[in-house]
Amino acid sequence: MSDSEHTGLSRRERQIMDIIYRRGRATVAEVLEEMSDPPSYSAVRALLRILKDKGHVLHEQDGPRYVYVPTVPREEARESAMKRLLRTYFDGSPESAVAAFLDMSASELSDEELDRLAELIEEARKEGR
Amino acid sequence: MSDSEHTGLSRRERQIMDIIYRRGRATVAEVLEEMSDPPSYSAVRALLRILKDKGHVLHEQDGPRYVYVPTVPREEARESAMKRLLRTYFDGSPESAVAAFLDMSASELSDEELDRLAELIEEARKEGR
DNA sequence: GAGTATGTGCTATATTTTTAGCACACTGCT
DNA sequence: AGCAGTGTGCTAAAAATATAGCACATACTC
Repeated sequence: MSDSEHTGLSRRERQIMDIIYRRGRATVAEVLEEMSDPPSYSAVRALLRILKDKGHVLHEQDGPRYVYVPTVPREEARESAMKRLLRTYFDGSPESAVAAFLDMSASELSDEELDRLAELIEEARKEGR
Repeated sequence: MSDSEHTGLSRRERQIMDIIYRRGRATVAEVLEEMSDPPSYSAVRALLRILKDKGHVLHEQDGPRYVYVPTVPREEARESAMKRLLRTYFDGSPESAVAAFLDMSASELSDEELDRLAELIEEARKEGR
């Protein structure tokens, strides 16, 4: 299951993978920079090596340094995360999830965004039959 | 930050908290039951004791046994999880998140559900001004 | 071209996590 | 009353995680 790829990660590994997914790609220094609870440079490097060994990231050479990139594409990882969220907190109901996101961020959404979302709902309606 | 309450958990601790949040509350046996990768009964008990010590759960007495309940209410934990998802995979954009959920589950949504969601969008629109 | 800065590879060690197992308590039977 | 079943508390040990440090390479600067 692709879930085990998530639950199989240790605390630090997870923290680092999150940073890499947030940024898309990252160097050791960048990862370190984004950690609120930073260990040593060495420690981060070691973790990244482990993540590489486990197959979660690979690194590309960028001049003198490595840039780490996830092996599982962002979209795919995101979908797993969405499903996990759905299962854990929304009893598997996508409607509830959408409602909660709308509710949480109603005030931040512009009219244009709301228009686009309404449009998506219309499309879903057509698709559904 | 309440985030550290999540990232601070070890692999097993996280796994168990997820189960508890999914079910709302759980006994040792129930937790064990839902683990795909189950350790011994003792191990689960030990983990639950640690989670109690750390303040993530508390237990109520149900006849002869304990029922573990999260100290942070489901809704609150859920909101943290939503924010984390937003930051990690949607660049903080709620619109993208809603769109992704709609897209992922368009075919599962009934007309009634779509109606309700459309309604929510209308409400957000009013609230926004 | 010597010195500083920034990389990597690797190894050893501390710390945390994860696990199992024993001792004891309480229930429900027969 | 004795026994099986199902709990808990606690402790000790194994396994995995997290961290630091050294040795060496490469770029950059003066």
